[in-house]
Amino acid sequence: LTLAVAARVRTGDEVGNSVICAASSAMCSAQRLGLCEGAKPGLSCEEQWPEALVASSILTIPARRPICHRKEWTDHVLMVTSGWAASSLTLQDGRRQILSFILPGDFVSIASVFEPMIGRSVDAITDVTCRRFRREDFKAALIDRPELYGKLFEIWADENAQADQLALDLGRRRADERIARLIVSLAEQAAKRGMAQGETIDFPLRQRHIADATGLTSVHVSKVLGDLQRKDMIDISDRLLTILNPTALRRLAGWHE
Amino acid sequence: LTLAVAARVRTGDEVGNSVICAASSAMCSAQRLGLCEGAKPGLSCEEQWPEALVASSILTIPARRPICHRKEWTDHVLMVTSGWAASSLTLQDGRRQILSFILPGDFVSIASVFEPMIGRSVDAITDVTCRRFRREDFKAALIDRPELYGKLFEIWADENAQADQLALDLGRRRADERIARLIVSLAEQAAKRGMAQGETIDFPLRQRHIADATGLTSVHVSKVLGDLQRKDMIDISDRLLTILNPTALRRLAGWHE
DNA sequence: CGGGCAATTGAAATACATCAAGGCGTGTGG
DNA sequence: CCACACGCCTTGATGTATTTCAATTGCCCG
Repeated sequence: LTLAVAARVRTGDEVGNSVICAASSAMCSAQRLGLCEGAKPGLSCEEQWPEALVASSILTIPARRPICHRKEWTDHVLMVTSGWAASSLTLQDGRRQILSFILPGDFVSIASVFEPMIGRSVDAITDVTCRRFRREDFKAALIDRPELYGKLFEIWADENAQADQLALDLGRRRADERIARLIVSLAEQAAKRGMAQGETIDFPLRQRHIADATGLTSVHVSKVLGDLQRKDMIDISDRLLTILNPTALRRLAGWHE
Repeated sequence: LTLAVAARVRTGDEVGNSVICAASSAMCSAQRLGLCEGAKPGLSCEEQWPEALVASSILTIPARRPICHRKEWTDHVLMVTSGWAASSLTLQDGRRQILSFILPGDFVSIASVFEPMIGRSVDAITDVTCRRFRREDFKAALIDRPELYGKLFEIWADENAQADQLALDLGRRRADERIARLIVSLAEQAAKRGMAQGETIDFPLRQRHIADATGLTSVHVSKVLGDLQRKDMIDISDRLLTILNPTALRRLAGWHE
């Protein structure tokens, strides 16, 4: 065991000078598992991983390319270190549902720590870089440090809770509510990773992504988004999202936190 | 360790003379974990659990009553031994989304093995009986028999796969497709538990349950169900569901298995 | 017998999809 | 550098799936 883990994953390094590994109630997976840069010893990231994981390789995927396919088997566990990706399922006729967006510090699939098949397709939205761990190394590391099982479990439980909310959204909320929720949720995720500047975040999503995530068509997304902008709740321009009226947006989203 | 585990959970005992613990590729949770009746030694149910679990208590919940609430904390793990239940989330204004139906042999929440809060509300549809294990006992049993971790994991992974499919259904399929899928899926689950008699199963769901599971209104469910019956694809009467044309129904459901 | 839940049916309203056209930015090849 | 194609966004007109509303029936249970 060494401290060579430092500089492993630098969450939010797209934005620069972000708070890394600040003690937060709900951080990204990398932070939770102590996989991120040990820039501030004494906080949650001082944990040490075995040499085997340090030796893991780096992967680069250009925008709009698949990272992995639904039925693909792999011996590796991927963690995104920069860029955005989308995890989705698709029907034969092309109808697609995005199940989650993957931001820096997230596992491409938490399930792949245990299972060789992830069951979803994952596509790069922007250019993406990943760190690739061999699953066996990862598992061995877990056996060495069983307290991490609990943390991995927490991450997974959170993902499940989000999946439940997604079903509730898709089954029972109107288009404007769904879109408001997606925006609020993405803004929060970005903020947790230090990727936010006030109420503004980098926003690489096309309206097609929003449509596929909310179960709508991109035409309808355009109309709803136009409404929200005309009501001065949000602004999207130059691939930048700003929440102008957080209170109203959260009310529409039914956000209670 | 003793064999006192026998007669613990008898899946499908509503239907009588069912195949119990037959070797099947995808069984209920009870069977997978060796928690069901050891009627056929040599098959998958000869596994033995610690005395502590045998001493677990029985719970009875009448139809239409809550089994547990979303934010409730509990020290117990529940497994349904008879009756049907529904696991759901509800908005303030009453809109409700059922996330899954729980049949005999299912855990009320697999997450409750590790976490005190399950995050969903669960309600009895029919009269329900549960076996109640203390979580600490359950965990202790897992530590004794670590191979069960893998099985528990499998069960959980299956649940996640179903959650993903639910999102795809709610976001991207039409009403008739959703309803067809629900019916096919319930019929398969019932068959796996030996609760089917040919293409007929006990079917205690009200149209309101189908509506809440598919993200529709019960009025619309009535119309679609009427169509399916007029087309001789299914028949529902006397709380009994019969699939008259499995091929057509599966085609509509986009079932590929 | 009465009351309430469940199911059915039809008419009207609405939320969202589909279709179609035009503009705007971006990369690309001549 | 320009012409051009292409993807992305917008907007309006039209179509449709699903909801809402309302009235009626049957049924179970007290």
